[in-house]
Amino acid sequence: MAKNVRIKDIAAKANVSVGTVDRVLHNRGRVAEDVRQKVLLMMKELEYEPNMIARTLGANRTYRLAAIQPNHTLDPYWQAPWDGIHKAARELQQYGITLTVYSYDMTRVDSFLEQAELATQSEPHGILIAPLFYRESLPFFKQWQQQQIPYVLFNSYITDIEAVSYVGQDSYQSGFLAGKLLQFGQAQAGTFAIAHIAEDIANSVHITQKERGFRDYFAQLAAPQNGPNKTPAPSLYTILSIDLPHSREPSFAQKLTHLLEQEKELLGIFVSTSKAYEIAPYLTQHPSTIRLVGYDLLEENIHFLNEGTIAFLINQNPKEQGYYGLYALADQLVFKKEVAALKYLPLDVIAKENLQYYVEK
Amino acid sequence: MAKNVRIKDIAAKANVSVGTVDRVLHNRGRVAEDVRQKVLLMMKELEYEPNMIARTLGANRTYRLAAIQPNHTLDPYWQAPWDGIHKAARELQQYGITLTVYSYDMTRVDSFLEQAELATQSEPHGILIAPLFYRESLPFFKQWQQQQIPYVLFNSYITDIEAVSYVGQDSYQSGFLAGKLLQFGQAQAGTFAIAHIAEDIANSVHITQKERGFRDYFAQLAAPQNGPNKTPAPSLYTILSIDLPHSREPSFAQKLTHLLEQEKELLGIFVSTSKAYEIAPYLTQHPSTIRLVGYDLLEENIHFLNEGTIAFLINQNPKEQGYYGLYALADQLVFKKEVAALKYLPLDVIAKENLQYYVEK
DNA sequence: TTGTACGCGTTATCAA
DNA sequence: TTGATAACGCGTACAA
Repeated sequence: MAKNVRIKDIAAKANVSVGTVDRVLHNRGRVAEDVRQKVLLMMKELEYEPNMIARTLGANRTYRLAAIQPNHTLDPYWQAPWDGIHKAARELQQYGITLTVYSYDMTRVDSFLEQAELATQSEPHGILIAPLFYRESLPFFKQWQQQQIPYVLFNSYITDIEAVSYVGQDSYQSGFLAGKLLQFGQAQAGTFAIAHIAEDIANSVHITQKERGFRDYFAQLAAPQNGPNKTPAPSLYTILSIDLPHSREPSFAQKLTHLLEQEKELLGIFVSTSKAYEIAPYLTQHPSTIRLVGYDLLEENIHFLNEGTIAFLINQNPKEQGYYGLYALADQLVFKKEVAALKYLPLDVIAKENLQYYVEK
Repeated sequence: MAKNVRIKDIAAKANVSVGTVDRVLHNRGRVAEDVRQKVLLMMKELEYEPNMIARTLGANRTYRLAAIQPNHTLDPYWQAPWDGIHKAARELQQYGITLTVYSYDMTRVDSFLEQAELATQSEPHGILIAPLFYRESLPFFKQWQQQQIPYVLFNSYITDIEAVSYVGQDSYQSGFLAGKLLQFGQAQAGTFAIAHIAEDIANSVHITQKERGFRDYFAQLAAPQNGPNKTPAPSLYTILSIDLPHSREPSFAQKLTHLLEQEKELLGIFVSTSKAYEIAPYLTQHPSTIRLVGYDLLEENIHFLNEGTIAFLINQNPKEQGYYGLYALADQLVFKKEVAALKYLPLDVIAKENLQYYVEK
C-alpha cells in the first residue's frame, strides 16, 4: 500500500541525485561502479517500478512506424488487419507513435518490392510486415537487421530468427482442425478434398502447412487410442487435393464440376484460402451431403454460412493479428517489455450459431 | 503532422490563460460566457485532443475499485475471472487505480451479503460485481445508485438500466449453439438432454436462458427454409431436461444412470454448467454414441475433451470477462470514455483440435 | 471572473 | 563522474 516508489526515493536512500539514478537505470554509463551497485541495491530493496506515464511524458520522443501489407481495397481479407493496425495506432498515438501504411498489390511482386523499398527509405523506427512473398522478403530482412530496425512479421510465417516476433495463426494446426470439422459426425466412409484456389503454392509456406495438417488429421485417426468413437477404419477415407485457377478462368468451373460429379463419395471440401464462397454456389446444385469448410469471415462467406452451404468457417483473427502486431513493436520500442517471439492467435470455429460474436467485434 | 495541440496553444490563440481554458474544458464554471464560446471555438479549430498521459500524471488522483466475485479457491471456474481482473489491475495501477477483491462463497447467500456489504462500506470509487444471487443483488444496486458509485456487472446478466455496463456471455445464444453442436451431423432421430447440476434454477437467470436457447435451436429446425441439410423431421427429436444434485449425493449417480439406461435413443447431453466432467466418467461405461457438450476450459473438462468423451466445450472467455469488466470501470472513471452498456464476449467452440490456443493464452 | 505558479515522475541538458 | 534544473502537458490551489 505504500506510495509508489519514485526515482527520487532511490536517490535519497542512496545519497545520490536523480540524475545518477537515471544513468544507472538506463545504462548510460558515466557512473562509478560502486555507486552503480549501491543504486541497484536500493532499487531492489524498494522494489522500484518505473512510471511509464511519466516516462513517456518526460522523454517526449516520437516513433515512426511503418506497416507493409496487401492493399485492403483490392482484397477484402486485408480490411481486417488494416482495421486492427489502425486501432492500435490510435491507441498508441498518445505514446508518441505515428504510423504510415504501405499497401501493395498482392498479385504483383513488383508492387511488393516497390512498397517495401519505400518503407525502408522512410527510415522508420520499426516495421510491421505481412511478407506474402517469401523469396522477395528475405533481402529486406537482412537490410533491416543491418540498420538495426526492429521488425515484426504477421499473417505469413517465415522462419527468421532476427525478427522481433511473428504474430499470426498456426497454419498446420488450422488444417488439422479443418479435417476434424469435415469428418466429425460423418458415419460413412468416403472422400475428403482440399482445394487451393489461385495460389502459388511453391512460394507460399502456409498453404503447404495447411495441407500437411489436414492430411495428418486423417492419418492420426489410424492410431489405436482414439477414445470411444465409432468412426470407420481410417483406411476408408480418401484424401485428395485439387488446384483450382482463379474463378474467372473457364477451367475453374470445369475442374470443380468434374470433381463434384465424378467423386460420388465426396463427403467434404476444405478450401485452403478465404475463397470458400467461390465454391459454395456449385454445391447447391449437387447433393447437399458435401460439407464445406473454409477460412475467414468475409461477407461472401458469411452469406453461405447463414444459408447452410458452408458448414464452418475458421476465423484466423485477422484484425487481432494487425492489432497485436503493431503492439509488439510498441512493446519493444516504447515500453521496453519482453516480446514473445511467437504469438499464435486462436483459431475460432465459426458456425451460423455463434457467428454474431465475431462480426464487428 | 503538426505538433500536438496543447492547452497552452488554445490559451494563446484565445488571449486567455491556461487556467481559463481548463475551466472551460471541465465545465468548472466561473468563466464569462463570451470567453467560454471563444475558447470552445479555438478548441474546435485547432482540433484539440487532451493528452491523457499528462492528464493522469498531473491529476495525481487515485481510484479505489472493489470487485465482488465468488471465491476462486472454492470453485475452479472463478480462477479465470480472478486472473483477468488482476491482470487489468496491474495494467491500470500506473493510472492510480487500486483494487480490493471481495470473495464470497457462492453456495451461501449470507456470504454474498457479507462481502457485498464490506465492499460497500469501503466506499470505493467503482464496483465490479458478479451478481450470482439475483434477489439479493438488487438492494445493493439501489444503494450504489444513491451513493453515485458506478458499478459494472459481469458474468451474470441482470437487467439493470443504471449499471455502467454488463460484460459477459449471451446465455441464450450459448444454449442455441450447444444445440447445434449436439445435433450437427447426427443422421438418425433421437433424444437430446440438457442437464443442470446443483443449480438453484429459480434464482439463476442465465441457466434458464441457456435452456431456452437450447430448446429453441431444435424448434427452429422445424422452420421450412433451412438450406440444404438432410436432417430428419424435427419432430423426431425429443428434448428433455434433467436436474441433478451435487455429485456427492447418491441420487446423482442414480438419476444419471437411470437416464443413460432408459433412454435408448439418447444422442447427446448438454451440461448447462462447467461441470461436464462430472458426467463424463459415466459415459465411458455406456454406448459411446452419446455426444457430450459443456462449458468452460477447466482442467477436468480438458482431460475428457482430449480423451474424446467430451465432444465440444463452449468457452465463455471468463478471464476476458474479468479483464474487460474492470477496464469498463477505468474507462468510465479515468479515461472518460464512452462505455458500451453491453459487451458480449465471443462463445468460442473448443474441440480437441483447437484447444491449445485457448489454454493459458 | 481570471491568471499564476507549483507539482506529478521522468528525461535530458548543462555546469561543476 | 556527478548534480542541479528545465522541460513534458495538464490539474489545482491560491492569489488577484
